Amino acid sequence: MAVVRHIFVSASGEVLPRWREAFPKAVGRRFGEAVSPDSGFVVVWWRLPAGKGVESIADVRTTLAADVPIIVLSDMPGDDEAEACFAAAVRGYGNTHSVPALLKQIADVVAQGGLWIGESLMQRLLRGVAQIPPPAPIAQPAVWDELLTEREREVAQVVAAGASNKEIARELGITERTVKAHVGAVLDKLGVRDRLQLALVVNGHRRN
Amino acid sequence: MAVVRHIFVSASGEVLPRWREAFPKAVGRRFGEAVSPDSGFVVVWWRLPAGKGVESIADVRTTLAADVPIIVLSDMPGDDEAEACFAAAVRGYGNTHSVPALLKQIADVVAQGGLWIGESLMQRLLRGVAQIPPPAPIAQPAVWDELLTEREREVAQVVAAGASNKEIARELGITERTVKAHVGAVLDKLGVRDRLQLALVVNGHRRN
DNA sequence: TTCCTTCCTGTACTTCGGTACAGTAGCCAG
DNA sequence: CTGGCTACTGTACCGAAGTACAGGAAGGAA
Repeated sequence: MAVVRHIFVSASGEVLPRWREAFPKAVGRRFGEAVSPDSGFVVVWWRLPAGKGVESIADVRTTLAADVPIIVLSDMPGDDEAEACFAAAVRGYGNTHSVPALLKQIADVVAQGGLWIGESLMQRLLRGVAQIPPPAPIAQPAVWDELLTEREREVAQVVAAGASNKEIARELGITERTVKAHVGAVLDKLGVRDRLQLALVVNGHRRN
Repeated sequence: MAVVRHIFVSASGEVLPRWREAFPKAVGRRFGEAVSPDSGFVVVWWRLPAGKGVESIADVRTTLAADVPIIVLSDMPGDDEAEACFAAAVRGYGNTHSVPALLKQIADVVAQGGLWIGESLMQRLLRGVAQIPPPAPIAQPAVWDELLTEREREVAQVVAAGASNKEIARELGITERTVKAHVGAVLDKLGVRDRLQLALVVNGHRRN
């Protein structure tokens, strides 16, 4: 696999800590700044603020060589927006605050010619109508499991089985406060917003 | 990256030389033979003869764990067929006689959660040209939906996919208040206490 | 016509979940 | 020894979820 260079384009031009963690040599650019890579295989990451349209992505698409993939990181992911991004020849669409391991995964998939697209959007495209809500983030077992500490994993699994914080506390012999701390850490690490989506991630990849 | 096991399913059960070259330890299976993997992360490759439908893929999909991706290799690739495959939750679609390097690439992308989908099909989907019927049901027939009205069923499914009340309201074009009403009715009828447990029931992780 | 079911909606309230501020303590690597 | 990580915990707050009171409208069966 050739070395891949990562360019993060955003309003501020900064490289968020998570992005930097995933790609230590990532470069930041502001909207409007030249993004043309001078050499090597490049992946352009486009940060999309909430509520912003995707017209600018289509614009920058025309300024880049066809072999430079664009991955959009959205502050507020949604299927409508994702669909518009893919229509603008984007190769991947994710959450601005995704964990570094997931960012790397997305980059790897896209660098190899694959698409990173939420299941719900795929279903929606196949049906031609919007029937399914915003996607639960896709995380493979090898990822979500490995991202967590033993305790966090334990809590995640009990959550995914349907337990409330109070029930988890009782079951694990800790306070509800600690449960919340672990749940919060798990949500953060996996880049999901609430326990329901956490359960989707955990249960989607477990044998029964 | 964890070790990935490759199972090639075809009429003859053989592993073609190119497949063997890409994945030396690949295993062959005949259609109808048990494909259930006993351990490890598995990718199922399904050889699709020319002219054959994809019904069998949807069938085998229901027998496999959700985390076992299916990649279809077609003797005569085409967008119509590809689309039907993706509607059956296939993760990758390629040519039976692809070169080993490409096979490895596809496997890598899919194993990491990406999609391997042709550019022309993607564009076609985005243009809404698709004419095929809704995807084959993946979830097994459930008891829960028989207890609900059509609208309640719809809301339940959207909840089970991870949506918040606000998102559901937007999606279905009703108020959040109405969403709550339906969710409440669904919880009552199914005898579950909250949306998380509802999701477990709807998604098949718990009987009801 | 009446009754029932379904869908839609408002007001009001409580509880739970999630987040942000903070802390202690133990363990381990540098 | 220091710093980082993990597990545990408190206080405080806000928003989402869930529940209970209520209502109206439409459609269909008796």
